Amino acid sequence: MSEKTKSIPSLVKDPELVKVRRNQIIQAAMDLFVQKGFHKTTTREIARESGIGIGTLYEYIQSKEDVLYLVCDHIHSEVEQKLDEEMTHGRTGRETLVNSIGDFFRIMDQMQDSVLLIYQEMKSLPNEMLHYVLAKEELITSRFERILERGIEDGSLSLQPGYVKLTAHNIVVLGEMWAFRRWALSRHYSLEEYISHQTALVLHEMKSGR
Amino acid sequence: MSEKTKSIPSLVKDPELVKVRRNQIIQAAMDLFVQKGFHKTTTREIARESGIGIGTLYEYIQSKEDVLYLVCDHIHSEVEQKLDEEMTHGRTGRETLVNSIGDFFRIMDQMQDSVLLIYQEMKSLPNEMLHYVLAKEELITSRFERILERGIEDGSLSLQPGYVKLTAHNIVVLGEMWAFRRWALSRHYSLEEYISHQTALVLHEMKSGR
Amino acid sequence: MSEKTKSIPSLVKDPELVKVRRNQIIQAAMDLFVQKGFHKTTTREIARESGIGIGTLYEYIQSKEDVLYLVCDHIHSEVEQKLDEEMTHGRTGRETLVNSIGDFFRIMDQMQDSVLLIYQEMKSLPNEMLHYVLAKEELITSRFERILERGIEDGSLSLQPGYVKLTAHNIVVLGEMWAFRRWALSRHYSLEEYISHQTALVLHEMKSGR
Amino acid sequence: MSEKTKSIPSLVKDPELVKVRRNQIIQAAMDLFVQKGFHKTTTREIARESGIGIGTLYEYIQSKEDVLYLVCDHIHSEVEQKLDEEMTHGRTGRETLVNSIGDFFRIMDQMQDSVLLIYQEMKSLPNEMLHYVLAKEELITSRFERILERGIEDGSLSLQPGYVKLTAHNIVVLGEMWAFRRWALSRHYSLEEYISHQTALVLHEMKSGR
DNA sequence: TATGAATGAGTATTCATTCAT
DNA sequence: GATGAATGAATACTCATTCAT
Repeated sequence: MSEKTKSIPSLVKDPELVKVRRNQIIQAAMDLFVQKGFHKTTTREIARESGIGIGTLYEYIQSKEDVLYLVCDHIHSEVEQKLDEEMTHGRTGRETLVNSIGDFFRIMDQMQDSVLLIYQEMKSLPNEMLHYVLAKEELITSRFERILERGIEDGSLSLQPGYVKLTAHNIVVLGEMWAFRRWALSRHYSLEEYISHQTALVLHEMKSGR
Repeated sequence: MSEKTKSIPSLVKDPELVKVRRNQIIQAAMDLFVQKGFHKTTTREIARESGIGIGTLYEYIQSKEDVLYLVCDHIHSEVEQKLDEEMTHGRTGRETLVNSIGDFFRIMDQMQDSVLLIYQEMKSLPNEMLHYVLAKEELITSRFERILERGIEDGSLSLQPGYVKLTAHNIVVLGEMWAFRRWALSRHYSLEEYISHQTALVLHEMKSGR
Repeated sequence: MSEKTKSIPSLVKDPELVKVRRNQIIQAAMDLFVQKGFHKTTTREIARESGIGIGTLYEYIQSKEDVLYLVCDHIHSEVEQKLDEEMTHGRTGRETLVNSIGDFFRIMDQMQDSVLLIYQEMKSLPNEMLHYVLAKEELITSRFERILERGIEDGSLSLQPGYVKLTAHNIVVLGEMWAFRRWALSRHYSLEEYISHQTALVLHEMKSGR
Repeated sequence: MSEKTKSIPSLVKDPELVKVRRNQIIQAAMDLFVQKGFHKTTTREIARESGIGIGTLYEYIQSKEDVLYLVCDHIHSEVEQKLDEEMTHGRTGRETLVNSIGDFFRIMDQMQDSVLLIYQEMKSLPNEMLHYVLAKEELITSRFERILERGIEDGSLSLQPGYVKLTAHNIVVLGEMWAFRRWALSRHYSLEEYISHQTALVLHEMKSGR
């Protein structure tokens, strides 16, 4: 499902074991990064929370930034996996879009901490890793582009082709907005209200068939 | 213009001098935070770039977080000041809204570094300071709320009162989006294209009988 | 050939295998110590370069210092072995001395890296091991003592018995000097020039037969 | 007297203070390096023994290698200073040489720990610093070159010009040999015996018509 | 006998903050 | 008010050694 992922070198050779231990590390680090942020989390804390020694931690990564990358990559994979599981197809592109927006927003609601984490800590990644993470972000946007294009093709959505990309970005950002403006929004709107209103907003400009 | 601002204690008593020195500090710190991020900037660097000694720096602040707060507060003030200067009133609420969206988005374009800075470093603020910063953020949103309300009153905008707040947040987030998704958007759209399309998006749902 | 050698305990019982594996270890470690020095070489590197696992390495030694000792001991053995092979006897003690100095200096030339290694890393040996290594160093010196004594006996060299030891040390140090002052000497003198001049120096004070 | 010295950057601006503190550091580090070697000495030990905090230490140096360089440079300066003070001129070049060899060897005797230190730890210096240290070593050798040349000029020493350099190196190495072979030599010879014998050795090959 | 995953004590270095001048 | 030398707690990362398989 994932396009390309930077592989982080490990001193340990058994790939099964690497997968297991790295999952421990990712879970521990994600919790800590959410609570205290990347810079205020120490490698020792990550090790302790992972249930391994600090030396062992460094058998599976090469630097603290590697952990951040692993976490970001995991979050994107989780988003994509959830989208794969839940993204329900409708008969028309328009129906698919409506369903997908709801699905995506609900995922953003579940994963709000992770979304915030990526927004706030991404810039701490070394340049090469940053590119991989941004590429994954764009991958998610492009899912909506494809849905929009399908709707244009089947006539259920009317949108100038030049604005497909922008509309897709709008959908993604409005979804992420629920995560990073929650402090203001959730006082006034429920998730479902939010979804239905924002869906309407997006559809308004694509009135088709009238 | 600013509602409430946490006052940061200074050992220096002369308020004029405090203002002057703190401006030096804010300019230096803003540059550095944009370049390297809050955590990777040292207080020594801030002092040097401010043209004062490290000891002197601590005559005007109490902690490194104070500097971050000062910077965030300054950014919000700058946004507000620019909005005050440029926000052009139209005859109707609708006209005012259209003008304001353009003005705001252009400000976001000029201040993209600052916008990113706030998004990425805000969480490093101590809790109390964070509240002040979020309050200022809401202050900006509420400007759009007021404009929307005026449009509803004068009949130029048709929007359910319950969705004024959400629409105002949408406007602000779509503006900020130009800053933090610039890596993807500016490859495909010019600022003015972006403004006109997003303005249309927002207006679509508020079609009034004119 | 060697007088006394500290035996390093091994968990592996088969003495043939111990000899084989330790040779692998010595060759790898010698290369690494020459390149990077004892302290900057890791046991993992030694194992990798030896073609064995890190666990296996510790079946054949007990500590990193053991490896250093093994290397130092090997170097001395190599010097002695080469001396045995090449040290050509002349008819008189004097002739033997001249031949031997040339042989020894040529060996020092071949083994300059090893000579430097011993000079620079010897002090990292635990006390007991250091004594063994110094004893081996003295063993080499004593070869020249014996030659000198033979020369005195047969009348071909005139030297006060009390200064035999000092002269032998002089010969050895002048040989080693070619290795550790090479950065300065080789710019001005060839090996053979060096040998003939230093031989002359040593012989001058032992003009015999008058 | 000293030719060129690499200047090590310091965060502290007052040059008098830098000199004072660095002397504390050099004395402490020299003791520790002699006792335990460079690699087994920690920066914290250097700080403690210098009577300053670890943070303060790093106000005066940039890395542990800087301390090693400072120490090596200090040792060479001390050698040169002592030579300046004690090197007694005779009426002829030959007399000056005899005096100088004695002076130099006595200095080597006093400074044996330092001499060993340089021989054993020099290779831990970063490349650029190593060059400076080797240049200083050569500076000492060149003192003897100059004396030898004077003796040749005034006819008190007979030596082919091409071998001046080698003879100078011989003198220096025979002096240093008293330091690094002390374990073997001092059991059999007193310092003054050593001096007079080695002086004789050197002079033998330069018998002039008187 | 061979292996390599696990370990944690140990290391150089940084940096926010203080305080005497 | 201004300065910058002094400080030490904190941190990322290393590496010799062990031990279960």
